Amino acid sequence: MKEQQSIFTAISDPHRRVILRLLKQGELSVSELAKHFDFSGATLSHHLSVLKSAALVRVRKDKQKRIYTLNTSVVEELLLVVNQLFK
Amino acid sequence: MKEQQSIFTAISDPHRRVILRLLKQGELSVSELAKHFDFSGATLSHHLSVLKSAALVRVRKDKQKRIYTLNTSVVEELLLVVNQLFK
DNA sequence: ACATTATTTAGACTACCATCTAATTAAAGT
DNA sequence: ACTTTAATTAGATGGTAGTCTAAATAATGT
Repeated sequence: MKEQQSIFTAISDPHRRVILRLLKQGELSVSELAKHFDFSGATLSHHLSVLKSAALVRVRKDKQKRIYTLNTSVVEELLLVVNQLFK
Repeated sequence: MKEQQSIFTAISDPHRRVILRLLKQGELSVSELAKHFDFSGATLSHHLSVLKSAALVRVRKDKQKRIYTLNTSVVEELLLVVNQLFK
């Protein structure tokens, strides 16, 4: 898997890890996610695009909103990779 | 654990992950590690200091050499944190 | 003492990253 | 049509990270 680096880059930022934890509890729109952060919507959009590039999250449209969800299969893959890093 | 960020930063670099995988197989001196990489000794020293700051590795002296080893307790901690990120 | 080997530290450079504001796209409601 | 809401994209900026060469530190051997 050649995009391994993109996953490690994605989880290296603390704000993105918070996003992942929030999505772990259920899907959220961008504006719902925004309530949890101080930075601008543009920055949030940037973080989401990094997570999307790593395929850690998926997005779908619902009217004007874009709903983000955890991509559990890639998450499982990450857990495997990290475990194999050491075990 | 307040140094969680330093651990994620440490494993975000691919060269440092190679170092960790090498040390997983047994302790190594800096010059032994150097054989596996193209970059300068100064750069290797920098990577080792990042890993050391995150407490992922430990170092001891043996004559002129410095022997690096995996710090398995912090490694276990990392595995736990990553797992809790998603599960 | 001096030279050699092993490693780190200092300082510089480039590239990338997180962030911002402003502009843009897109869908919905009036 | 126009306005509002939702989100992304463009472009700029400051800071940090990875890398290098050169210099410094430290231990060994001659």
